This record gives sequence, C-alpha cells and structure tokens, in this order.
Amino acid sequence: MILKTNRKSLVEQVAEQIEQLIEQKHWKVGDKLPPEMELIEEFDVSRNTLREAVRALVHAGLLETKQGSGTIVRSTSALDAALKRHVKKSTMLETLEVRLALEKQAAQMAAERRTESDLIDLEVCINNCKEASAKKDLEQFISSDIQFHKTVVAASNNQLLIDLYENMTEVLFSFVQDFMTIEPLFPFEQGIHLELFKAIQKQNKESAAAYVENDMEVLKESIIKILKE
Amino acid sequence: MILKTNRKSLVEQVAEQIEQLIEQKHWKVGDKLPPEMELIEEFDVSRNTLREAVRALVHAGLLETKQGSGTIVRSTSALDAALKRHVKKSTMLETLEVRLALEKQAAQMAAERRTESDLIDLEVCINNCKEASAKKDLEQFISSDIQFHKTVVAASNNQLLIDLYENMTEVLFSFVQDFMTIEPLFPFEQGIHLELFKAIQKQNKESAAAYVENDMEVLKESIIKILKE
DNA sequence: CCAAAAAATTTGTAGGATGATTGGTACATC
DNA sequence: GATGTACCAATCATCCTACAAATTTTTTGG
Repeated sequence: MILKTNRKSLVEQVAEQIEQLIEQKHWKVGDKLPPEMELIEEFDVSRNTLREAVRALVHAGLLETKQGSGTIVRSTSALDAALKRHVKKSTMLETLEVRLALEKQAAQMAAERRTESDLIDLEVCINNCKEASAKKDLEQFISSDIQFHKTVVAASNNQLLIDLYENMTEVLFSFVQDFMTIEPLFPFEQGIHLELFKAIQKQNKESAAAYVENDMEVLKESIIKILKE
Repeated sequence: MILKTNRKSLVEQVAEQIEQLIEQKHWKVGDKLPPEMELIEEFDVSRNTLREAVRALVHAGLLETKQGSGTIVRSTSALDAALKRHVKKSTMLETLEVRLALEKQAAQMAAERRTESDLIDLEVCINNCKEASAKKDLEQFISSDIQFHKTVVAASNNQLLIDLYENMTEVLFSFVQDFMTIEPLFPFEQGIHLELFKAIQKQNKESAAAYVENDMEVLKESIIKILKE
C-alpha cells in the first residue's frame, strides 16, 4: 500500500483554518474578517498565500471581499453555493421533484422518530399559518408555510437531509416568488398541514408520505400552469 | 435606481472562463493545462490573478496542481467535491437514508417515463449481474449492481436527481467497500433486480417504490450489522 | 453643524525573485 | 544491458515590493 503524501500546501492549510474558524462561529455570518495585513501576521504567511486562501473561499461562497472595505462572511457552508450553482442549470420541475423525494422520505422518518417537542414545533407553525391566513398576510403565510415544511424535515433528525432540503426549498422559492401568487393555495395548504401533522402524530408513515406527495402534486400543477403563461 | 456595479473581479472572470473551457470539454478530465506562463499570456493577466483563479478551482475540486509537474483537470463539476466534503461530516446511515429517498423517487419516475431503450439498458445490467454471480466475481457483481441502480435513476430523466444520486452512491461505497463482503446479498439483490425491472416495465409506480424500499432496508440492516462489529 | 476635500485603510492587480518538486537525460558503474 | 547517480529543465509554491482602485475615516473650510 502506497501512503499518500500528506503534505498539504500552505494555501490549503490557511483556507482550512479559516473555514474552521467560520464553522466554529469564531467569525459569524455578516462579520468582517480582520484586514489582510493582520491575517498575514496571524497565520504567518505571505500576502499571496493568504489571498489565494481567501480567494478559494470566496469562490466557494463562504466569503465575500469588497475592495476598499473588507472581507465578510457570507455563509457557513460551501454546499449552499455549489448546490445553487448546479441547480441553476436544472429546470424548476427537476428541482421540485428532488425536493419531493427528500420531503417524502423526511415525512416518513419524522412519523417514525418525532418527539413531543417536534409536535409542539409543528403546532406553532400551523398556528402561525392560520394567523397569517386570517390576516390575509401573504408574506407571513409563505414564510410560515416554508417553516412548517422545514420543521417536518427537521423532525427526520437527518442533518444531511435537512441541509439538502433547505437548499432545494430556497432555490425553488427564489425562482417562483417573483411571479407567483399562492393565494388560491391558502385553504389547500392549511388542510395539508393539519392532515400531515396528524399522520406524524399518529406515527403513520404511509399516510404522511401520501400527504406530502399530494401536496407536491398540487404545487407542481400550479407551477406548470404558471410556466405555460 | 442605483445600478449594481456589474464589474466582476478579474480573478472571477478568469476562473469562470477556465470553468467553461472545462465544461465545454476543451480541457477534459485528466488533461494537463498549459503552464502558468502560457495561461498568463492567453488571459492577459498577472501571475497573481491567474494563480488566484486556478487556486479557487483547485479548492472547488475541479483542478489539481502538482508542483514541478503541472495542473490537471480532476472533475467537471464542483458539486462533487462540495457534496463529498459535506457528506463526510454525516454518518453513513444518514447518507443511506438520503440515497433511499432519491432512488425511491427515481424508481417511481422511471416507472412512469421509462422508454424501450431504458428497458434494454436495464436488461443488460441484469445480465451482467447474473454473469458475475455465476462466475462468483464479487468485484464485477458490485460494479454491475451499482450500474443497475444508476440505470434505474437515469431512467427518471431528471439530471439533478441523477447527479445527486451518483454522489451519494459513490461516497457510500467508498465508505463500505473496504470491509464489506456483499456475498450473502447475491441472491437477494438478484431477486430485487428482476422484480424492480418488472415493475418499471409494467409502469407500476407503487410496486417499484416498494421494491427499492425493501432493497434499501436490507442494505441498511447489513450496514448496521457491520458497524456493530 | 455641514459638506467638500484630503488622508488613511483595504482589497485588486502587476511583476519579479527564489525555493521546492517533478520528470527526464546522460553518464558512470556493475 | 541493467541500475543507480548526478544533473538539468520545466513547473508550481511562496515571498516580496509596488502601485491602482474602492471605500471609509478624518480633516478642513465655510
């Protein structure tokens, strides 16, 4: 067996350290990093080396540099940026289908594993939706609706699934939010919320999956209709 | 209205161009890029700028630089590297569950959309598996088995789904391949192949999904058993 | 106090110099 | 002829200095 030469380049070492500092919340999203000169001293590397490391993270979507101003943290995960770029090359329907796959699985797992605390979280979301619906506040309804679906996925307790789902949802809604009015979906979505909640509460896998599929089918139809216009 | 400064940094422009050249197969995977000095002339930028662009793509996993040798193309998609890094922080079971979600959905879509050509592809895979099984060639069986599953997903005709599935599968098998013997799964897997094929042939969504779920459940059990040892 | 000008700060780009690693060649040795 | 050694050339890695461009802060003049 040949051992891999484990010598990483200085640039990669620095990039890794910065990534870790971001992940460990030493620098949070929105924070400004110290200027290059300070980082050079801190990491004890040349300006070129530091800049290459920073540039790698900028390209990956974790950092953003502004000439004359500084470097700020944009995201804690490189997956976000990579997925977004990749998904941009896909169609909206493809994205929707993947999201369906993830949420269906998540709903089943949520039905199996949900805790009492998960149920409480879901109830909060449902109430927020009702409230928004009563006030006819479309914006709040949408955000509460997304929150409900995310909470279902969170109850699956699978972090990878949660991360992927979050991305699919984000991309999808940034696609449609500009020209979509979800008003006709108000009553329908509310019905789904309650039924899905009950299924998860009763730990009924099959019916949870069925409700998600139903929900997605309606969303799909509505998107197809919009696309035709 | 203030127009956003649309001026991308030189580095990003160069990185984008290189990315495009890779995507357009001008430089294929395994190819060696021209040395820095030539690229500097070609793009008409400084050494620093070019190096930062290349470094960004190296970090993204598209390129690999070897001191003294050159820079070669490693991959055509940044998603690969990002997913791999992210998935490494997840557990094997989490990955398996996501893979199940994707394949189940893919099998259903395959059942709906499969063409005659898809069926032929699947039959080829099944025959390869049979052949490997008869020869007791474990390596060939595994690769044929993976090929079968990939072909099912390919029949879904959803490129995003295909890309994600490919990654999940790759990571998963790089996890287990070292210490796993799939021999006891031989007959079981073959049964699944045939049943799943029939379901897709008959365009029976539900039963296709059921077979995939069944398959994954067995795989999961077998991985759990291995992990306990 | 306010607004314009100046200065300081910070990232962007350029170019050069030296070191380290790799791949290959020539040559001596056996 | 095979093998090992010394050397050389190509290439990337790192460091350095200098200046440009954009932004922020400070100073200044009214």
